[in-house]
Amino acid sequence: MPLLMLKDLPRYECLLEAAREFPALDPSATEVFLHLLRCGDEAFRVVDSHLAQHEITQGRFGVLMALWGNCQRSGCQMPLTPAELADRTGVTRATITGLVDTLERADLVTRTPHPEDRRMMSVGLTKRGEKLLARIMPEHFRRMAWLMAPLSEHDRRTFVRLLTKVLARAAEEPSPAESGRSHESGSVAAAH
Amino acid sequence: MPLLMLKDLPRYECLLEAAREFPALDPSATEVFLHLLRCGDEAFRVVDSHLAQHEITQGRFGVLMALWGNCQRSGCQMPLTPAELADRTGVTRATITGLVDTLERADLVTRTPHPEDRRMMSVGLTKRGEKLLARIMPEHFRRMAWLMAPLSEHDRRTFVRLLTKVLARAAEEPSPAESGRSHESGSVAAAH
DNA sequence: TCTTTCTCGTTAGGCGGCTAACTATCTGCC
DNA sequence: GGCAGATAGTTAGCCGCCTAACGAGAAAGA
Repeated sequence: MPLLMLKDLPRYECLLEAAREFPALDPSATEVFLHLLRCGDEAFRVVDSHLAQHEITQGRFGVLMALWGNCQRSGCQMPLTPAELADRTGVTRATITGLVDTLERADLVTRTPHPEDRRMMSVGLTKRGEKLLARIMPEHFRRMAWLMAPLSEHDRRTFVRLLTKVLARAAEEPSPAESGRSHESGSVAAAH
Repeated sequence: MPLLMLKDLPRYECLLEAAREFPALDPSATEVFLHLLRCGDEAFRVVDSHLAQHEITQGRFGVLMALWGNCQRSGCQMPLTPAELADRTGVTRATITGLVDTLERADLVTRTPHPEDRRMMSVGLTKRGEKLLARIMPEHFRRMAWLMAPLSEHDRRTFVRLLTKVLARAAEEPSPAESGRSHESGSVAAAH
């Protein structure tokens, strides 16, 4: 999931210099932003490289985890519909169709018609899917723990607090900073 | 760039409970990890939704920024080769080919043969590309500043320090936690 | 009852990332 | 000089994600 953000994070002096040209540039905010995106990307890579060893992508893993999490809660196998999976994993229903196709082909999930509503399908973990998850998860968690090992418990609480602040801000407005927007147009498409 | 990480971050009690079943699960580490990925994703979305208004993707923006950054430093138009662009933006050369194709079609960059080495190409910003960047960047920076506004300067320094710690850890090993890995196999492909 | 409207899952098509393989060119060694 | 190997950019093909549109089925209002 390469982000294509500037690979080498710019030094703070460069930001200060650029801020002279662009008054809108807040150096410390930009610095946090770039570090955040880059760090998220690296963290992703750490677990994704492991999942890839099992030929599992992030999308497939999300579906398996959603089914497993659901199974755990209710204590028994409780299948989900594709729409529920889409809701829990945060991708579109169209994407779920593709993911479930792949997982079904690999015999990790089953797709059966829903007994009550003939529009719906019912997606459930197979034994094979459960066993794969059980094999993946210990190392999966181990990698998260390994990555965060340099942080003390106090660091972690602070970190979560800061991340939560930013998350709340991001959720604050559907599209932030409508304020002062006066220039649209000028797009790729505009160059006939 | 939806990550397909569990959309609703699990509550801490759930992590504690899951930790009983999986000894490898470090609750506070997992909590930080999930918040980090989710927050990076949201931050990405905040700026990406703006770039999309100009029909610019993250990939295209990275290429434009790399060319602009290079131009700024040397004070004049200094084109780059696709390989240099790939290096600076962190995607493969193959991807650069596609991105430059699109940008060239939109008259935002030019692609000319390199004068010295006939294997190489020379990619430079057009006037139109420069103008588009000049139009995008103020709002781009404004969004970063807006997102980070809830954080004090002290918060920001702490935030960058924590992110840097994790970044350093991620860079520490090409593939972390080789320790205790004994189970490969068991993959999608294995289910013929 | 029957029509409208909504929801479900799927399909089609696009895009941007990847790897692997290819052609063209340059470089270094005999 | 001439050939082996490295390097540059492109191509082909895969995959996961998206949006838009569709047909089947359910739900609600006349």
